[in-house]
Parts: sequence; C-alpha cells; structure tokens
Amino acid sequence: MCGRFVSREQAAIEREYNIRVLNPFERVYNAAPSMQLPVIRRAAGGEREALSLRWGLIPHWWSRPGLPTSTINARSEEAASKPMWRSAVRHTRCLVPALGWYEWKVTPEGKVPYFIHAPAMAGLCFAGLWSEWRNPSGDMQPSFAILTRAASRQMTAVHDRMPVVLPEADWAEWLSDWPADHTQRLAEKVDNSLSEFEFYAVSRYVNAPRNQGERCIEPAAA
DNA sequence: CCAGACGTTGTT
DNA sequence: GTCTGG
DNA sequence: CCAGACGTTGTT
DNA sequence: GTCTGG
Repeated sequence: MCGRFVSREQAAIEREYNIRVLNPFERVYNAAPSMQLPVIRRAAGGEREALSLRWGLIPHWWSRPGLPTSTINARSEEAASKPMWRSAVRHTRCLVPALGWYEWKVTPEGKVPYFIHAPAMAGLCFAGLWSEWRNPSGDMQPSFAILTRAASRQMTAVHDRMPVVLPEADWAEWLSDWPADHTQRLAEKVDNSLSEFEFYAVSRYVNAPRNQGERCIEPAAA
C-alpha cells in the first residue's frame, strides 16, 4: 500500500503539470498521513490548481468525534461502489505528485523500508480522490486519499499492495468530467497504470515521521 | 421501517 | 493490545 | 505507514 | 449522503 511518500516541490509541479503554483511547496521527504500535502485538482473554472490538502480523506457526512484513521488509501477494486468513496470516484478525483513512495518489506530480521521511484528519479503521479468536510467550527476541511491496487509482479518483491500510478497520458482524463461509467473508467485507468519502477532499501531513519530531509532516501548502509 | 455503519493493511 | 498523532 | 501514548486529582 | 442489518 502506500502510507508514506516523498512529495514534490513547487518548481517540479509547475514544470510537470504545466500550471502556475503560488504556494511555495517544499519537497517533503517523509510525507505521512494527516499532513497537508500538495495535490492537483480541477478548479471551478475548469483550470488545474495545486493546493495542500490533508492526507486522510474525511467524507462530507463525517460526524463522529474523532477523524477517520483508515482513509489514507482507497482500494481501487471496490472504490467505485463503496459509500465511502463512490462520490469522490465520480466527481472529485485529483492527482498527487510524488518523487516516490516507501514500503516496508517484512523480513526475518524485521521490517525494512524501501524507497520506490521512477527511472532517473523522474516524478510520479498517484491517482487520488478528494473531499470536503465542514468541521464543528464551520470551517471547510479539504482532504485526499490515494488509490491502491495489487502489487505488480515486479513490486511483489517488496509488498503485495501499491499505489495506482498514472502515466502522464492519463492525467488529463483523470481530472476530466466523468458523467457516466465511472466504474469502468476507473478500472481502465487502473489497468493502464504503471507497474515498473526502481527501488532500494533505505535506513530505518524514515520510520519516525518526525525525521525529515534527504537522509530519508539515502540508500541503507550495506 | 429505523439504526448504525461507512475505511485499509496486516496479522491472527 | 489498541488508539492517536505525525 | 510507524511511533508513541495509554491516567487522575489537586495544586500551581 | 447512502447502504446494510435487524
């Protein structure tokens, strides 16, 4: 699955998504659930906008005392039909720019974190969903989730789940209007998602979300 | 009909 | 063991 | 995802 | 809001 990743900085987002970004996004080397992280969505006027949302989707009907804790990922196999996700699959999809993500491989010696990325450290784009929730104070709280799928043959070496990574050719359609057939369109985008990456073990330094910086993606000592 | 859940992963 | 916070 | 907290009463 | 369970 995808419970930790490396976000992208302002310049990279402007360059790769062909948009103007006003917020000075910094690269977050250890992006963790509940953090505010940059995503790209279609604004009311139809143009793309980049803004920070809370990672961990809060549906608009949420009314329990705490915030939901298991909504950082949405299973792509079922999201189109589930009450928690269906509306977002239909109407509020987003792109989540990333340099790569982390998975913890289970070994006899314990869990070992790996950093997974595109060749040449090119940027990646996760398929995301967003939502807005009005908190008890009346403020609108926007949030997002990352879609997951079964690991590709290659990625099963590390873990059995992985994020849905959209090729650039599919970004525009992901953000476009989906008036019908959202189940089939989601399935098509997942089927067409990327499955080949590069990866290497990193230090357990990344385990603690308070640890940040380039050290998170340095290869682990041999 | 109303009440209550609605989510993921991993582990057992 | 389980929940919350980052 | 992992790390870290997890509790009360009374006093300052 | 919408679906499931009783």
